[in-house]
This record gives sequence, C-alpha cells and structure tokens, in this order.
Amino acid sequence: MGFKYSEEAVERLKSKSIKPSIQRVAIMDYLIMNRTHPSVDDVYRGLANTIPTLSKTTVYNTLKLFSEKGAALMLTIDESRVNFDGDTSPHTHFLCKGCSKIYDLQMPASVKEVVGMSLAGHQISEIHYYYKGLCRSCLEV
Amino acid sequence: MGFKYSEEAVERLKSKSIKPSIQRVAIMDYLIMNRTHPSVDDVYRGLANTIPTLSKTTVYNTLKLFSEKGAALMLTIDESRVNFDGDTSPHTHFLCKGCSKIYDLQMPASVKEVVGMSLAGHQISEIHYYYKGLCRSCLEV
DNA sequence: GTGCTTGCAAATCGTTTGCAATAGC
DNA sequence: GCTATTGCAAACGATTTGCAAGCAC
Repeated sequence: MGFKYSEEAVERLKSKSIKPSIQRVAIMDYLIMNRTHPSVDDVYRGLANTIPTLSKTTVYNTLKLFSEKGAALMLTIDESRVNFDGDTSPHTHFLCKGCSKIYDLQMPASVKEVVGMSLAGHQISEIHYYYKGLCRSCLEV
Repeated sequence: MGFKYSEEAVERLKSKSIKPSIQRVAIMDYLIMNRTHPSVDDVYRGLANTIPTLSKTTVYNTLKLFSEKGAALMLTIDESRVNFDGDTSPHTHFLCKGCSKIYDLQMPASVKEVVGMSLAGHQISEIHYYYKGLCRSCLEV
C-alpha cells in the first residue's frame, strides 16, 4: 500500500525550502489535519500506524526543522513538554491548567506587525503570547 | 555565622501565605536581589556557599511553591530550561537567541487588566508575553 | 508528638547524540 | 557514488519521586 501524499503539505514544505520526503510530508500533513497542538509523542503515535518504521528521532528532527524554517510553530506554553502548531498565522494560545488543552485565541490587532521591528533595541523575530487559566469546559464542572 | 534574614523576602512570603524557613527566605531573597531570571541551577549554585546543606530538590520544591502561590513567575520562554522571576508585576520578556539572556520589556497597558477576566469563555489567571530575536548587544557584534 | 520541611539517592522522561543503514539524484 | 535523510540504541540532563531525617509549634 502506497502512502498518499498530501498536496497541501507538499506545497507548504516547498514554500519553506524544505525538501519533501515521505516522513516530512506525513508529519506536515499531520500538523495540518490535527489542529490540537500535538506534542512530539502525539505526532509519533499518530503516524506510527501509517509509517511503521517511523522513528521518534525523525519526528524530533523534522519538527525542529519545521520550526526553524518557519513551517510550524514550537510552543513552550507547557513547561513539561513542547507542542507544535501547523498554523503559523498570528494568533495566541491559552493553556488550561485543568485539562492541559491548548486553545487558539486571536492576536490583538495592535501587535500583529511587531515581527521584524525592534523593542528597546532588540530585534524581534518571534512573538509568543500565552495565557493560562481554566477553560470554558473546566469551568462548567 | 548566622544567616542574615532579608526583611523584604520574609514580607513577600508572608503576604503570599508561605511559611518562612531559612531556605525559603534565602531563595526568595536571591530572586529579589538577582533580576536575571535565574534557572533552578542558577539559584542552587548561587546559594550553595551560603547554605552548604541546601539540596537541589528543595530549590525545585520551593520555586514551584513560589510560582503556585504567586510569589514568583515561572517562565517557559526557553524550551530547554525553566526560568524564574521575582518580579511579579505585569511585564513581558525577550529571549535573545544569540546569548540566551532574558530581558524585561514593558507590558502594553491595554493588556495589564486582562488577568481575572475571560477570553472566549476561558478564565485567565496568567499572562506570558514572550518575544525572541537578537538583543541589542548581539546585534552590535 | 504531630505535621510540615528538608535532603539524599534513585528513578523517570523528554530530548539529543553517535553512527550505521538507507534513499534519492 | 555522493549527499542528505532516516532510525536505532545509548547517552544526557532536567525534573520528579520515595523515603528517612530534621525541625517547629
């Protein structure tokens, strides 16, 4: 059985100068299809069935490559694990201290254009806005 | 030689309902005196001379306690290590990718009052605004 | 004495490294 | 054949855990 390449994933890689491979396309595809801010382990377990020979090392290497090339975001909102986001458009994140889920929130309009500029003489290349608290669902219980 | 208690550190602990001990006061004092966003190891090595019997476990436990009680901030801006900040007033942080130093920046006035409110139905208790890039000093070289 | 705090050693776990096997041009 | 990519196993390092000893009221 052949692996079904995802056109969107391939295009994303190419647009970021990343040479496509089975593994890279599959991981990019996973990020595009799963907007759940998966951890390395989530990605690995999610693809282990599709690509039985996949190594966790490759997942680490690939996700690191993606974030360096700007093809994905590396989130450090949760101190115990790194999460990844295939949505690279400007937005913020909310971590629920109850269920540990990460939610997307809108980026305040006023800050969208800070990347590339400088603050207090420092050159900004990345913006990470994180909020923590209790999510809607956890508040209900 | 007796350990010199810091009044400010003791007061900070009491105001956050944390029972003072030699170790806790010393660690709080270290955070107040060292505005360098130290890691657990920084705090441990900084105090090892003053308190020779200090254990790294205690530093971990104490810093975790401080951040839970709101007596200090736990920063996850650097994915390879957790940093702590004795300054709990609203401000943002900048991580230099060159020298790994963390700088303080001002928090935009408009977001200071978001704590305690809710966004998209989620109750916000913490705000972490992180910027990354190259700092003033690293740009000069 | 009871309960909280500390500190040591061992265990855990996410992540990185070294290197040999493999795939792509 | 050359270079880049993958994958395994071992190493690493930050953090946590279990538990016994110490301290405070």
